[in-house]
Amino acid sequence: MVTIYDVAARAGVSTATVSRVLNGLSVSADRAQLVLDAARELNYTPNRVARTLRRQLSELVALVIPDIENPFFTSLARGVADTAQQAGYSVVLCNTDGDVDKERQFLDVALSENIAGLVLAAAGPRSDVAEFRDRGRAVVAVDRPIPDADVDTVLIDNVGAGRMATRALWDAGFRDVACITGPVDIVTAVDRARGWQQVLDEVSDRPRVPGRLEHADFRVDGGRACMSHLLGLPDPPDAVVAGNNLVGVGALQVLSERGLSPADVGIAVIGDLPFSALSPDALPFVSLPTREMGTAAGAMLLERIAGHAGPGRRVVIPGELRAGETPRAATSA
Amino acid sequence: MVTIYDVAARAGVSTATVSRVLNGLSVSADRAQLVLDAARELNYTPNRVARTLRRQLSELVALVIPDIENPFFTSLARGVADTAQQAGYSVVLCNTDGDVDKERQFLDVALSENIAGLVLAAAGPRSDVAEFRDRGRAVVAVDRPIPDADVDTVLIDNVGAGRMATRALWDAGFRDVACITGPVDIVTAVDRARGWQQVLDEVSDRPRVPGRLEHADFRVDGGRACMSHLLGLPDPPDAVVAGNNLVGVGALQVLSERGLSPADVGIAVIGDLPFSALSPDALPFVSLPTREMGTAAGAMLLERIAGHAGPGRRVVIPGELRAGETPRAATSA
DNA sequence: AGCCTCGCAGAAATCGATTACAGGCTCAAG
DNA sequence: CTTGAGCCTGTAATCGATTTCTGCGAGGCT
Repeated sequence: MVTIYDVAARAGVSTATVSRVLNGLSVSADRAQLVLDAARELNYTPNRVARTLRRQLSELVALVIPDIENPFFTSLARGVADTAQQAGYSVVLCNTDGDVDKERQFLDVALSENIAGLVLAAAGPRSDVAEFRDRGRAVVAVDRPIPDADVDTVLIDNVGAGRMATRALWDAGFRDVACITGPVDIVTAVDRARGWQQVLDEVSDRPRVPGRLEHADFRVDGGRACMSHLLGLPDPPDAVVAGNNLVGVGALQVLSERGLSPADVGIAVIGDLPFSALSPDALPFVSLPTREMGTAAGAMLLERIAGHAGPGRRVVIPGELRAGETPRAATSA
Repeated sequence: MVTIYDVAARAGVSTATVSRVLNGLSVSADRAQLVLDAARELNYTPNRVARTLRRQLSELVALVIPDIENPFFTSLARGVADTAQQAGYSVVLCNTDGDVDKERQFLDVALSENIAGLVLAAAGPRSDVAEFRDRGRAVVAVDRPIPDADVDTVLIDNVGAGRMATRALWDAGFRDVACITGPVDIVTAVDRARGWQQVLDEVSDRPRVPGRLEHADFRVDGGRACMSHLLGLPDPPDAVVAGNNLVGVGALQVLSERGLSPADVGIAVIGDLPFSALSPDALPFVSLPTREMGTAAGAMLLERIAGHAGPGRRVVIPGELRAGETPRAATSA
């Protein structure tokens, strides 16, 4: 392990001078050259642990997400990494698996590692980031707000996304549109369902069929279970809004297994299906700009690390409807 | 920030005693209790940076992968995290995006952060982990071997997987089976193509059609491009082996867009399609035990961290063929 | 009684960087 | 010629833990 002492000895200067050269503080040109030569010859790399201990701030940024196997969050991760790495920070990703205890652990570790910043997609409604703020650490909430924490927040317009998906199905002629959304304690799930409900309240002149709102977990199996249940009803709906990408996959799988297509039972998905094996215009979906959400969160985090004060800001990014030409006929070719 | 000095002061003992209590070294019962009480009252958490600096070893394990958006690698990550977290290590994930320079950066950071161990799915054939070994850091290669490095390695039986996929198509009656695999500098891609070639060499009594092997990148767009090219040929193949999951998705998308199904052009995929929106037996695929690969790698890493010496071990895990009842008829219902 | 061993606890060194402080030098102004 | 300002530079403190070393006191053995 080559340390700053080795470099100092080789260059014939003090460690203070070496440190100053490497950090761009004023040092006479001749000595600076000696130090740079010595550092290169010894292949010196500063020890980040020592630097972090002294500076009380590391060059790491943590991104904590609830489901690493969901393309929604990995795309988000790409966005955060894009901005943070450009600024010289290394992004480390932590997967909580939706478990608030695991999340608590990761947050403790991040705090104790003196990380420069935290981007958090909270596992539940009770995440506590007060200690980060107390110690002046930058925090940005992404996808899911953190209650009672005055932090920068980047969100999807989930109500709007729910509205778009529902509207697309209604406009395509479906009249009994169900909704499979996520757990009741996840705000995004509730908001998307609210958008669905709003549209139905607006367009429908007759009383709606009860029991059309299902809460799955936000995974493929959850979508499968609820879709099977809906299709097994004596009076099944003629269309379904899938509350997220994975629920959509589950719903489509059930459809496919029963030999049905999105022309028979309408499906609109809130979220993208990058690995669906379907042509992109096989069904309507609301594309969510996850990567942009990540870059926005990363940019705000960098501003905070750079010292931006002031109250928490809030950015809401709209989804975008992408629909096949004629959903009903999309797969009939 | 509450430090060990605060705890020591409150308990009326020295910092050495606090440290010993918290690390389970022998301390008299009465003092131990004083320390524990003080630590609890102050809500003390040891500073990991200081600990790492002194111990020269952190409690972090790094997992470096080339594509975080590929479910293959995220599933792998789950496996590694499962084992490592049980042993008290926090896993941080680093996405190189297949870029050897980014990989180099992450490895430098990991080294400089004194991480306890590294699980590496190499971005290219020239990754250098010599420094890790020199400093006694644990390293495990996963999915892709690291040339010239004597490290533990966990691999898929890629040749075997290529064979299974090809055999499945042949057995289903396809006689002109092409192969879309990954870049020539990725060993897994070459091995899978080799398995394809082996089977064709064994079964075919007539000369094969040339130009049936395509090298895509290992992404959806790569699969799309090559599939389009193959289908556009004057004499297109009647079936295709997709070299990985994403290439398979791309190929299936092209098929779907052209109004074709896996009954028209046979497709066998090496890898799983967790988000395909197709029923699991719509087409034959070779399921790859990625999560098990991760747990195996994690277990070996922990052994090395615990001090296991000896030469690099090699574990090869076979894939498993999953085929629909009758591939040709799978989507005709 | 005297000596040795053993266990426990505190003082201080240590990990490897950054940085406050102080000393020395140069140069310009008075 | 003297004094002060300004710029480098080195010494040493510092970040917060762990761990070596040293010393103290109790207990056992001869």
